[in-house]
Amino acid sequence: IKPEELPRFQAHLEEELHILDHSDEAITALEAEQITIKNIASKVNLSVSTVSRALNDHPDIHTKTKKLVREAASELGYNPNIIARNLKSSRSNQIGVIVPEIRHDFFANAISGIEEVAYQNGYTIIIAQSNEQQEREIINLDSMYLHRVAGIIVSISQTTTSSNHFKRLLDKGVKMVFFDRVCNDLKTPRIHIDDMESSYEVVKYLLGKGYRKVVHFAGPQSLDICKNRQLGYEKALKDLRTDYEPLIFEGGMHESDGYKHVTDLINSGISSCAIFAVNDPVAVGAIKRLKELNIKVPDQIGIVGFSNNPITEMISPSLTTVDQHSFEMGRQAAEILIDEIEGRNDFNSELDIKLDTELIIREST
Amino acid sequence: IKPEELPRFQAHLEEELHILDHSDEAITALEAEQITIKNIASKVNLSVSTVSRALNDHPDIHTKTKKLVREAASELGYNPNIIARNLKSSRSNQIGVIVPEIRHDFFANAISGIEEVAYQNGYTIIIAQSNEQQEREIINLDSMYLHRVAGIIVSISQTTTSSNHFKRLLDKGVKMVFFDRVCNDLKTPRIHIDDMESSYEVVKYLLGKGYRKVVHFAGPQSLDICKNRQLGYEKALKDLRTDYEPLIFEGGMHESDGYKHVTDLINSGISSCAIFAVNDPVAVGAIKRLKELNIKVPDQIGIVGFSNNPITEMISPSLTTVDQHSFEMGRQAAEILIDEIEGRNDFNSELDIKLDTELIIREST
DNA sequence: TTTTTACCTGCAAACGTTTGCAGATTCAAA
DNA sequence: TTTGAATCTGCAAACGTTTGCAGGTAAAAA
Repeated sequence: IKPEELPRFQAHLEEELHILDHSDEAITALEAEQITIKNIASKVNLSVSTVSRALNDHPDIHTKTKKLVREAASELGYNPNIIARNLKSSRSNQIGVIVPEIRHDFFANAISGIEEVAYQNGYTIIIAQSNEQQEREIINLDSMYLHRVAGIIVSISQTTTSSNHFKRLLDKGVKMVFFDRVCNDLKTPRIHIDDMESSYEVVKYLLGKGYRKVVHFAGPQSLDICKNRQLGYEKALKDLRTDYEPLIFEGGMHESDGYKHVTDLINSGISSCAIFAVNDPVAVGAIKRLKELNIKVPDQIGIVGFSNNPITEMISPSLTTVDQHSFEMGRQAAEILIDEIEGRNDFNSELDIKLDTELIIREST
Repeated sequence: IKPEELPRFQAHLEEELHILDHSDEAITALEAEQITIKNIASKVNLSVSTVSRALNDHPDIHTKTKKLVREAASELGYNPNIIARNLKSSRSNQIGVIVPEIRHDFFANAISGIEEVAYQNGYTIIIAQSNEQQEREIINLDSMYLHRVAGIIVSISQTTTSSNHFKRLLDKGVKMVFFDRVCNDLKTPRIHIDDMESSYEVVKYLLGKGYRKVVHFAGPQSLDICKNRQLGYEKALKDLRTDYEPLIFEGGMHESDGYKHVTDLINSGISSCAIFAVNDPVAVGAIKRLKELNIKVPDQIGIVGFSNNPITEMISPSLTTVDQHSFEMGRQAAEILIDEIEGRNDFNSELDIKLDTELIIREST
């Protein structure tokens, strides 16, 4: 049905539903009570076990029998009780996902990728957010364990200082994969970008572009990704430009931080340089302040962000940034986990995938 | 967390998490094999049922016995098998959420709100996206039904033309709440904004601001929200400005649509007006094109978006838009559903909540 | 003819809980 | 002493599946 046909369709919808109402009536009564394999068995005069095997396509069952059973099942409107099945097989087809905040564009995209792969493989995802708090991360983690998820994909919170809660579950045999914000002291597969390498490239690009001074707006050093971005920045400067000391403004990861850093930067007397911000919001905040101060971007001061948020190509000037392939990262994390769950091929818990990043050059440099 | 506010299940969870907390290493070896209530029973020389009741705080059990059992449980590192519990009680504590796309800022925020409330009430959310396809929506819906979720929160896809799949589950007694993109022909609680009223206000504001002509960049009419925004636009013009015919450009909901519409608009000879776009991306696309054409915003042409995406306050000129309180909408949807699930107070399936919107005035008008 | 093979089916025991029912104990009141 | 209530505990049956085992048939091989 095409969208333009919709109004007509909706006009008659009520009628249709009424008709359906009637035809459903007989079944509805039955379906109020859960239809089980037992009902099918008695309907076709077979034992429960035969019906179960027929439905599960067991080789021992005659094709004709299978067909008979399946027809009866669909006639009765049978739905297998997944909970019962899971209880019996003591495993579920749910994958737990724990992220700091769903609403971050990066995580929303990663989740999207995870869901995609999970869906294709017959898994369902259950999601929780830590809101950047270790305590909540622990509770979510344990709750997922209690729900007997098949595996867990996690990106750790900013305030997480210990890995005991992960270790505890790993010891119990829970499959786990980390992405983006990984946990280094655990033997478990991880997928992330090479932050150091990426920011090295950024600085290299900026120097190549002709900026003589490059300053860094860093994030909280408690986060590995921030620390590594800073290290990459420092290494690049050391390698490529020995005559300049690194200049670092450390702060949070929000717009307001970038805004504030620019004020400090200008007050310190620097009026021409390139800024490498730890992430996009910080860069956007910086641009805002630069505009207010009537400083020309990219001529006077160039700026680079990190993450390739949708904002970056919509602001003016559009922002040079680093794409992290968030969707793809989610996809691969899910694939790795599912491989692990299903004990597939050459799975290896030491797996440490570094996804390539992509420098996206726009107007701000 | 205040355990006393939580339903019974959550209370269990807390307890068991506590157990998890202080009992790791000694138990690890044992826990490779699942520890059951049976193990506890034999350890303390009580029957399985007594142990179960003790753990569930049944009034028939002596306080001393309870204490004994709990200590044994924690010593053994017992975790209740939620799957078994769910099978027995034939209900789960999972809430299903189906949205068109997780990565849309609006949905990501709404999900965040849902998760918040779910978490506080001891529920877990499981998420699926329809990718705007009815077929996938149906599959997800059925899958959630099979997983025996306690209830489902859904925002329907753009291509959904029938409501049979929802009706089918409702008839089976599945609790359901719609948000934002609701389904009108079903008797089920819904929460959304009053699109008509909101766009009426937008147009009224634009006329009051002095714009003599207001054009509308409309979305696909198959979506109620788009249709209603258009209706509000038309009604406002009719009520407030009889001398002008409405001028509508119909298209999709992406940046490219706004971009294209502006080209058409200018080609049609109009050089001064206000644009009311069906959503923010369309408005952003429009601004982009207007900038290219060197048309001054807001002096020559004013523009208003819809949704208050984060982009809107970061672009330049920042965009006047309508905030939909997405997080709050998610919160309330979850609250309604949980009320329904737990058969609380004055729940009413005819519930139709219209959340207030907020016109956020920025530089573009 | 007997044996082997392939194919087909059912019984009943799990999986880890919860819970109705009944039996047992204690203590106070009659 | 008996009665009744209050308190405590266990048996066993669910919940809806899956699956090892044993037993059955028919056709093919010996």
